[in-house]
This record gives sequence, structure tokens and C-alpha cells, in this order.
Amino acid sequence: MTKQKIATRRPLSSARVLQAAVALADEAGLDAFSMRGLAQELGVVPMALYKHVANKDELLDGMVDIVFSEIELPPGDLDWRPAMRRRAISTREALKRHGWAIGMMESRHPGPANLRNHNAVMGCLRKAGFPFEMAVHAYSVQDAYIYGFALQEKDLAFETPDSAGEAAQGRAETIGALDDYPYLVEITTKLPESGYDSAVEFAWGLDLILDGLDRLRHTGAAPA
Amino acid sequence: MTKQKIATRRPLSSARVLQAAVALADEAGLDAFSMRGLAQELGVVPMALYKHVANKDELLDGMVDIVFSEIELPPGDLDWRPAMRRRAISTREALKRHGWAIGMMESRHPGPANLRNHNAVMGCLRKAGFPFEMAVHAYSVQDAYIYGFALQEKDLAFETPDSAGEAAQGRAETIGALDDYPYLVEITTKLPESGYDSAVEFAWGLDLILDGLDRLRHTGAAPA
DNA sequence: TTGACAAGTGTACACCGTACACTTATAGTT
DNA sequence: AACTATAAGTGTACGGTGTACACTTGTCAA
Repeated sequence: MTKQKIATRRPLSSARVLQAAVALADEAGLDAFSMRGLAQELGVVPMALYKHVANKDELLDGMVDIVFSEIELPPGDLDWRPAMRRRAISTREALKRHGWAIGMMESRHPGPANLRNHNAVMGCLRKAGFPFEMAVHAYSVQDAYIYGFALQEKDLAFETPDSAGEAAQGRAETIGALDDYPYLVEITTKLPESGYDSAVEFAWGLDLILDGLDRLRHTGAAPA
Repeated sequence: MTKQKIATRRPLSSARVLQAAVALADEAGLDAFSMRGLAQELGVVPMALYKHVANKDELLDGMVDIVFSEIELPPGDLDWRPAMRRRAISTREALKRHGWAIGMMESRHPGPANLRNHNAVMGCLRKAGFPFEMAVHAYSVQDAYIYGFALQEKDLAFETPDSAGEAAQGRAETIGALDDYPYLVEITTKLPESGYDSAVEFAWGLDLILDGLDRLRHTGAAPA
């Protein structure tokens, strides 16, 4: 009983802090995520965290890199199109698990998993024969779509019926007549009964983009 | 001199507060944007703001709607494709002016300009003959791309040479060898000399997407 | 002139990130 | 086994935040 005294208070470590931080941000959201709250979750006084992470900023850097580490790299044994499809879907799933990370994925000091990911994606395209400029274009459209979709998916929580009602309520308050917005009404009425599934919606747009890239794959030309 | 006493301290109003708030957020960024700072900018004590806005949350709602109000609606006299192109480019420009708004455009209580915008975009597609599900798809891809591109454009500030050097520095610190990331190196070396322009990059991806939509315009089918 | 109501003020509270000095626990050397 | 260097965890304190609440000031109607 010298080595392992008690299980209730095994010592901290930057890895353990990072892991707990991600878990807390997942369930509490980014606004409610604080150093004090994290310390409490770990059964420790706030300042104890600073022995393992420099400050909150660096902690967030590490958290984002954890998210990157959960993203599947484009499989090397696949052709570029299915490889991109796989990694895109994996990215969306990771961002769905960690909604707090969406706005920070590219804005923080890049960690190793970040670099590995970007390098692998760019490498996959280049090895598949994409000329440099075309690979940059391909990367840009894809990631913009992926991050943008994740952002909207997080924000637009109008899939649940209660929040939809609440949203309609809010609209009725701020604006007098919602007859002025017939096409919004159409969405709120038709969308729920259309069996909308955000995963297939994501795949639809993704395939559209990959289609376009396949078509322009070798030509240096612009679309249209 | 009864009506207009002095120009230096004309009375506040929610419009004036909102306008000053947008200006302050534009130049200071969202993190540095505080009620106290805004009050100081208006030459007034912090609590004075609360006579014109309920709280910071509602203030942010109003600020976002101002950004929406700056976005050009799809011109009714154009065909859907150029109309969408115009409104997409206008959206990106507005988000470039107000980078702080990018993550909030769809996450706040929608204001009138928000509703007008969404209604007009959806209406443009429907009037052009897009079946409902297809219009939803078209809307989803476009906005995901627009917001995602704006997000990356804000984050990746690697266009300036100094910050690129700094970023490379940071990479060299956290990771030993950056020879492990040959395709990232290729980007940092080739991209600056390739005359990269974010506006044309945006248009490239946008046209790719509009192309795909035009192709699938009438078929209810999924891409590829 | 007076009285009502809006606009602006001042103080105070709970929360945040974290600097700094302190105490406790652990591990390596004699 | 005793001592000591170093790491791990603590407590207090400071300047920042949003904002509740009671107060004073300004402005117009009667």
C-alpha cells in the first residue's frame, strides 16, 4: 500500500487534466467551462491545475488537439474519393461529439494531431495526382463545408419539436406576422415530416462537392 | 438651445448602443468586447446601457441582426444561380467585416433581418422550381460552405509572412522535425508565391457547388 | 411650479483567470 | 532509516467580468 494509496485521489497529470477538460466541455458547453469548475470536477483546488497546464489558453490548445486526434486520417489504401469521404464523415462526427471545438479547430496553436491530420489530407490529394493549386482548392472547399455544416448542425437545434415551438414563439414575439415569411413556415411544417436526417444531409452535400472535384480533378480550370 | 444642448452627449438609444457595439466588436474582437468597454466608448457609465438593452445576450442578438441586415438579399430579377452567387458573396463580405459574428449567426434568437434573409433565399430557390427537399439541400450546402469558409478565413491568418514564420516557429517548438509534414511544408512554400486570393478561392468553391446544384436541380437524386 | 417618468449613476455581489507565497507529499542519496 | 531536493497541491488576493438594486438627475405635461 505504498505505491497505490487510495484510488480516490490518484495524482493529476496534464493528460488527466486534458481528458477531464474535454469531458467537462462536452457536457457543460464552452461558456460554462471554467478552470474552477474543472478543478472541482477533479476534486482539487483551482490553482492545482496550473502545475500541469500553463494557463487556460494552452489548455484549450491541448483540448482541440485531442479532438483532432479522434479524427480518422484518410486511409492510405483507398482511392482519394472514398478516403476523403471517410475522413470528412469522421471529422463531422468528432465535431458533433465536441461541439465546443468547432470554432477553435483552426484558430489555436496547432498541435501534433492537427499537423498530422492536415498533412495526411493534403498528402492524399497530392499523391492521387491533384496538382498543387487544385489540391489547395479541394482542401479549402471540403473543410469549409465540413466546419460550416458542423457549425449549423450545432446551432440549428430546431430538430426537436419543443425547441421548434419555442423558436416559433420567439419569432412571433419579435415580429408581428409570420405570414411575411411563407418559406420559413414551409420549412417548419414540411421539414419534420420529411424524415430529415443530418447525417444524410451532410453526406449529400459532401458527395456533391466530391463530384465536382472529381470532374475538375485534372483540368486546372475553374468551375462553370 | 433647448432641444439640442450639446453635441458631445446626445442621449443614448438602443440603436446607438447597437451601432457602437458593432463598431467596438469589429475593432476589438469578441473577447475584448465588454459592457464596460462599450459604456466607456459611449462616454457613459456601464449600467446606463441597461436602460436600452436588457442584457449582453440580447445585445449580441441585436448585433447579429445588424450583420444580417448588411447582407444583400438574392436579387429578384436575376435567375437563381447569379442571385445565389450575389447573396453568397455578400454574406462572406459581411462576415469578413464582422468576424466576431461568424459563430453566432445561427445560434442566437433570430431577428427580423435574419428571418427576411432566410425567407428570401429559400423563396428564391423555390420560385426557381427547386422541389422542397432539393431546396433544403441547396440551402444547406451553400450556407455550410459560406460560414465554414468565413470561419477558416478568419482563423487561418497565415497570409501575412510574419505570422507564417511565427506559426512555423510554433510548429518547430511543439514538434521536433517538421520534415514529418512534407505536404504542409509544400503549402507554406508554394502558396505565398502562387498569388493566393481568398476572394477568388471563395468564388471557386462557390461555383463548384452551384455547378453541382444546377446539375441536380430537377432530379430528386443524390449526387454520384 | 409641480409632479411623473425616463435617463443616467454608484455601490455591491458573485464569478472568472491567475500571480505569488505557502504547506505537504514523494523520491533519491547518504 | 534519516535527510533533503523537488514536485504536487493549497490559500489568499487582485483586477477583470455581467448585472441587480437603490439612488440622483434631467425633461416634459399639466
